[in-house]
Amino acid sequence: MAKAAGEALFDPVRSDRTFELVVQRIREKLAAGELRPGDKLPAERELAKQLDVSRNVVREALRVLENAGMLKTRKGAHGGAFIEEGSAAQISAALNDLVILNAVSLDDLFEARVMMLGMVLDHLAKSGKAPDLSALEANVAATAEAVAKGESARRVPLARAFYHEIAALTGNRALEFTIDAQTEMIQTYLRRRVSDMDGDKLLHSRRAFLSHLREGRFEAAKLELSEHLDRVHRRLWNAPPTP
Amino acid sequence: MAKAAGEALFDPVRSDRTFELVVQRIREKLAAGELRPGDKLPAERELAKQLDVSRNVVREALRVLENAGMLKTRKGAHGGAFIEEGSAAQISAALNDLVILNAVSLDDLFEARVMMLGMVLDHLAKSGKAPDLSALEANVAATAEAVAKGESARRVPLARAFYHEIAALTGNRALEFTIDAQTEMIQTYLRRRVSDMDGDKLLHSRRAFLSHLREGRFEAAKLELSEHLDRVHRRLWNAPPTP
DNA sequence: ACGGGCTATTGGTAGGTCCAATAAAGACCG
DNA sequence: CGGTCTTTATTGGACCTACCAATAGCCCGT
Repeated sequence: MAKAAGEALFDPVRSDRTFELVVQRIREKLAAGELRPGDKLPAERELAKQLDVSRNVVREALRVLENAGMLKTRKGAHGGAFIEEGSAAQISAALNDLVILNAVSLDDLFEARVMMLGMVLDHLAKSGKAPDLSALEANVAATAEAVAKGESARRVPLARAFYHEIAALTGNRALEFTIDAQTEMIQTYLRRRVSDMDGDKLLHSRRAFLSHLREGRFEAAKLELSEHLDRVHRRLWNAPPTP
Repeated sequence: MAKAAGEALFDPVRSDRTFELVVQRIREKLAAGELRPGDKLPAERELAKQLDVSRNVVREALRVLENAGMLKTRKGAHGGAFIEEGSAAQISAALNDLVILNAVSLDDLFEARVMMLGMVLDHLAKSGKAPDLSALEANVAATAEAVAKGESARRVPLARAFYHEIAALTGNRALEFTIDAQTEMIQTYLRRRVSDMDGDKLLHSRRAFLSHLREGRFEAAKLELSEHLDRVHRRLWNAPPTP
């Protein structure tokens, strides 16, 4: 079949830059399962020799993959480039850049997150099955302990985990990662303020939410959650972002 | 206040690698609005001189920013590194990597997208306002034309735009970008098959969806959309991914 | 007025040097 | 024998110089 109008008849002989070809090669190995998380890539010098490119090219390729969260490098003997597991950090970094470029506002991000968490609850309501709340229960218990002991620093990761566990109730990893990314992103802008919040008020909200879930009152849970997040949102408004 | 137990008393004097410091500097300029989309960074050699680092370090920093979608570089005279606008490409690349790393499945991604599109319609229903459907109308009209003329290649970007416009109905850019990313991601795996689909069946679904929206039947629209996507999903199943 | 080649600028690649970190092996001492 | 210190090989990080390749704009000749 002939090419559609507007498309070039000839593709460039060499469009990609060398380091992009190297990135592609390594991505292929990953996609094919030849490289698995934890594995170590050959040393930079060795890789350069094998691929017959300069070490510089290899380094730029590794930098790209590292930035994409697929690698981490360690210096020293027995150091090297090691394959990482996937994490939400990649998406949250992308979201962060969109905020930096003024392509999306923090308000939109916040609203989107509330909507998606509500969506998770709707999904649970529709599925009919009683969700496994043990992880959330444990999280709230740990939060209660942190509040009681005044360990405000511990509350930040616990808050992140709380929303993570809500997303995890769907069993959909794509949603997990997306919501995690939003949470991570917003927490970086709230950082210190999270732990400033009144611990008792927080716990009250968490427990009300949980009891709604236990009893299958998904709409009430949704309302409790969105009201809590609204309160947090107002705190964000008072504190201009500090990236 | 004293540091919590387990935290180091002194931070390392220099923890970050040089190119990361350069990345940080440029990000700061972007966040501060000193660099705006379309602007050109100094030449690599010049930037290296100003920052007092080697050109190599500058290149690695530019590579990271380029990979994050914030820059594009052009060769030749009056070439250089130019600030880009934000796009969903950054998020879809992250999603793609998560699929490559087997952290999320295509099925999950597909389901998440259906859920989010449904969420958009729920949101519209709740808002009470009649959405502006002109963009969607135009899109379906263009699709009809492409189908009539047999220009199957044109249908792929039109399909992407269709879902984009649905997301845009919320006016929430974070949702737009997230849903765009999912669409882009899934289209890369479906690529050729999209245009194989029966054009008349596609148009019928699109028009039914639109008429539901026009009349405010959001639940019916949601059902029509999810059924259409289910059909597409089944096509995906028959075609193993080719990344 | 127009087409074609020249040239300065700029990114891309190469391949070398040196430095810093680090884990493992070996030397040393109690 | 056991623990500690030192050495050493390996590896990533930074730097440098040189050269190649693309390209926009200028200049020249027709």
